Formats: sequence, C-alpha cells, structure tokens
Amino acid sequence: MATRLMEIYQRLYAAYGPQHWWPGDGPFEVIVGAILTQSAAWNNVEMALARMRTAGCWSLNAVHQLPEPELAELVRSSGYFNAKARKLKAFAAHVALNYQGDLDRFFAKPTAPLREELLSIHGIGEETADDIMVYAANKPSFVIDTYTRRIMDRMGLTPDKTRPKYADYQAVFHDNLPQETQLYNEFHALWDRHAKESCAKTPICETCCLLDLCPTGQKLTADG
DNA sequence: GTCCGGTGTG
DNA sequence: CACACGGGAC
Repeated sequence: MATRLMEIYQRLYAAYGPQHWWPGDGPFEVIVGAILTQSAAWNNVEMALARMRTAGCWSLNAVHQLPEPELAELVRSSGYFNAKARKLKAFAAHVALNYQGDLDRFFAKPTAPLREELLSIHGIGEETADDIMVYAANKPSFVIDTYTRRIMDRMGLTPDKTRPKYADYQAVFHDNLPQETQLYNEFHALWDRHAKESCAKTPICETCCLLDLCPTGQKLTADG
C-alpha cells in the first residue's frame, strides 16, 4: 500500500505540479479560510477574506473585538455567513481566553492534543481541524475530504471496513506514509486538483494520469 | 436527516 | 433554470 500511495502521489505531482495551497499565508488567514470554505467555493472565500482585510479585521484579536453581525456582513460572500461568523468568533474567543490571543502558544502543543482541542471548538470538525493542523500549525495530520474519498473509492483504496469513517480513510495515509507535513500538504491539494480536473462526479477517464491504477476507470473506458 | 446561503457555471 | 462548492452543528 505504501508503494501504491507514493506512486499515486508521484503521478499527480508530475501531472499537476505543486498546488500552492495557502502559500505563504500566515496561520490567521489559513484558519479563517479553512472555516469559510466549509461547503463553499474558494472564489467566494477569497472575496470574504479581501473584505475582512480591507475592513481591518485581520487578526484573531480583531475578530474577537468585532461584533458578530458586523463580521457576518464581511464574510457574506462565503455563504452561511451567520453560522460562519459565529464559528470565527468562537475560534478567536478560544485563543483569546486560553492563550492570550497567541496562536504560537496554542500551536506549540503536541499533535494529538492539539487536534483534540481544535475539535472541541465550535465550528471545527475533522476536516477543518486537519486543514489547520497541516496548513497553519505545520503538523502531520492528513486531510480527508469528499474528493479524496471519491477518488479512493473509485481506485479501490476504500478502508477495509463496513462503513468507513473519516479516521479510517485518514489511517490509510497515516499507516503507510512518512509523517511529513509537507507531503501531507501537497498530497491533499493534489487529490483536490485531480477531483476537479479529472475525477469529477462524472469522471473523465480517458486522459486520467491514474487510469492504469484505477479499476473504476478501466471498467468505464472498456465499456465506452 | 435537516439547516445554514451567496456566487459562479452549464 | 439547476447545481456544486476545499463541512459542521443540532
């Protein structure tokens, strides 16, 4: 399995190159982006981030100070804006109350306790927690999303369980890859790219760089 | 399972 | 017009 996963990674990287997810953005922008992108198109998230920056709401402390209805108006374009404003406020409050607003102190925690604490915050589920782990806190915690699951299922990489959960998909990577944040960072972004580019809801198998490794794709291209 | 929701695309 | 979007709370 380890060899298979690395083969897939190398194929995707060769096909698409580095994806630059959250490149050079500070932890604050990664966290806000990870929350705002929940079931929302990234383009709409970027508009919301731009409005926050322009409005001067560009630090956890600023988010903590700004009234929730005003924050909601700033992030309107990302959708679910009332719910997301509440989530942003919850995160900022958590760091303000427990770490004097200092993210570095929060992220200094070891990987497992940090993830548990992230999950305890309103609005942070498993995927968002792992986004923050990898792209903000620089911790190796593989991000699983609907795209990753879809491709894994088509490729016969579904965890050997009756009803695999998030942790089961994640374990496929944690059990078979080196615990390297940079690898997890790029690999997840490449799954995402591939799902949009080729392994879409209706897959485009003919030009897929993983076709010879994919039972679903071979069946589909054989039938015509 | 239902609710939260504006924006871009076919 | 419908549909998807870098999910999570309840």
